[in-house]
Amino acid sequence: MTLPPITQTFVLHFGEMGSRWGINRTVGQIYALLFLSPQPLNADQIAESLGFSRSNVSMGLKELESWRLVQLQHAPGDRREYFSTPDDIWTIVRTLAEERKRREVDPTLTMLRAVLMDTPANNAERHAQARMTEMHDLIELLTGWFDDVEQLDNDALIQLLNLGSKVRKVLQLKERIKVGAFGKKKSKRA
Amino acid sequence: MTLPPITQTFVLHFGEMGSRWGINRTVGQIYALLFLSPQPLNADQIAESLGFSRSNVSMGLKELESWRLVQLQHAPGDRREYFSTPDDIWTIVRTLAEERKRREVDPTLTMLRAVLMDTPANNAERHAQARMTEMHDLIELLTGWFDDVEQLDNDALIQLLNLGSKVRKVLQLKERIKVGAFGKKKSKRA
DNA sequence: CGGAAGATTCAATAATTACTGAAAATTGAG
DNA sequence: CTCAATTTTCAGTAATTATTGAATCTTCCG
Repeated sequence: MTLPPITQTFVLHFGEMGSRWGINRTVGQIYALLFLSPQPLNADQIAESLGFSRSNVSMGLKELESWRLVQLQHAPGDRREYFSTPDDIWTIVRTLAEERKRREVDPTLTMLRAVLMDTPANNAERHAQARMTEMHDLIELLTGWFDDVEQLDNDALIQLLNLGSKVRKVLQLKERIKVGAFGKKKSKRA
Repeated sequence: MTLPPITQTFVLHFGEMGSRWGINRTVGQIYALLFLSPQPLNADQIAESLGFSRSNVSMGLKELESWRLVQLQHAPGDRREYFSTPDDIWTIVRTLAEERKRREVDPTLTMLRAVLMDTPANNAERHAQARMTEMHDLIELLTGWFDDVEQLDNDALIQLLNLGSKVRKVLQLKERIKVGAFGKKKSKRA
């Protein structure tokens, strides 16, 4: 593993982080390496750089493909497959969020809906269902928000995020607008 | 494990989900059980309900305490410790988000900042650092937004999330305000 | 205090997950 | 079509992580 120390630190960090998620160390390191690489890499280069077996890299790449997190390219006159990450980092974040939603949130919503169909047999079940309803509604609210925000293009999204602390003001403003009466002209930089 | 079927489905689901995160099955199941329970439970009750050993439950509860996700109570005249989850589900979500930030995001930011201090030795390192800067800035933007939104009380937060699809409109509005000139009265329900 | 109820720790082991090398499958150039 | 380059699969093994029961520690009642 003869990576520049900077790269190595980053790669090892994401290996560790990977373990904390469901994603394993190998996959984390491969993605970190691809993320930093100036050009696409083939499986042998990855195996060589990270000191993993060729087959391990193959499986890791397969996993990353199932997450839609890598792009596949071919160099002319070279049969090997070259992998890279999207240039636009926001694309990565969006894909990650979409996939996690699909894999974790959607099944949970399905389970909750199914279980909420049952008629409760006693007070304990009634309480359990009430709790699950709270969770269901919360998840729907969050994913609804996510689906909407997901539609924004990068610039609008960044603008929205930068709004941050000013959100309260905007909300108050929205209230005022709903009521249909604008306050004074003094907008205090919204 | 003689739980009502509804509860059992829910508990098993969160056991599975737990495994997909770093959190293990036991911890997921314990939390799911506590979340649904109408009253606080002690370690023996949990062990009995889920069919885990007493010591496993003890470790699971310790883990949950380290995440600040459980509340500890005592029943009068009973030396045993009783555990429950917050009544307000938003408290749970907030705590979860705070802890994940503390455990995953903050160390990543620290790593990135450290590595970005180094002077790049060549073009590959320069490129790697540029990539890391992008990541750093993105994380800062997201966590900054989070820290701000975190300040809102539940009602304001829910209001904000419900805004969802209307966010674009609010942004346009903000633009108009910044410019300092309101358009026509026609507000189209913001 | 003494001791029993309760909680925690920890070394042993069970279960799961990661990783590998060899073999098989696929691909594409000639 | 053939064959060599490349990728994938998979059964075996290594490594990690989860779980347990026994031992230890803590608490507090009498």
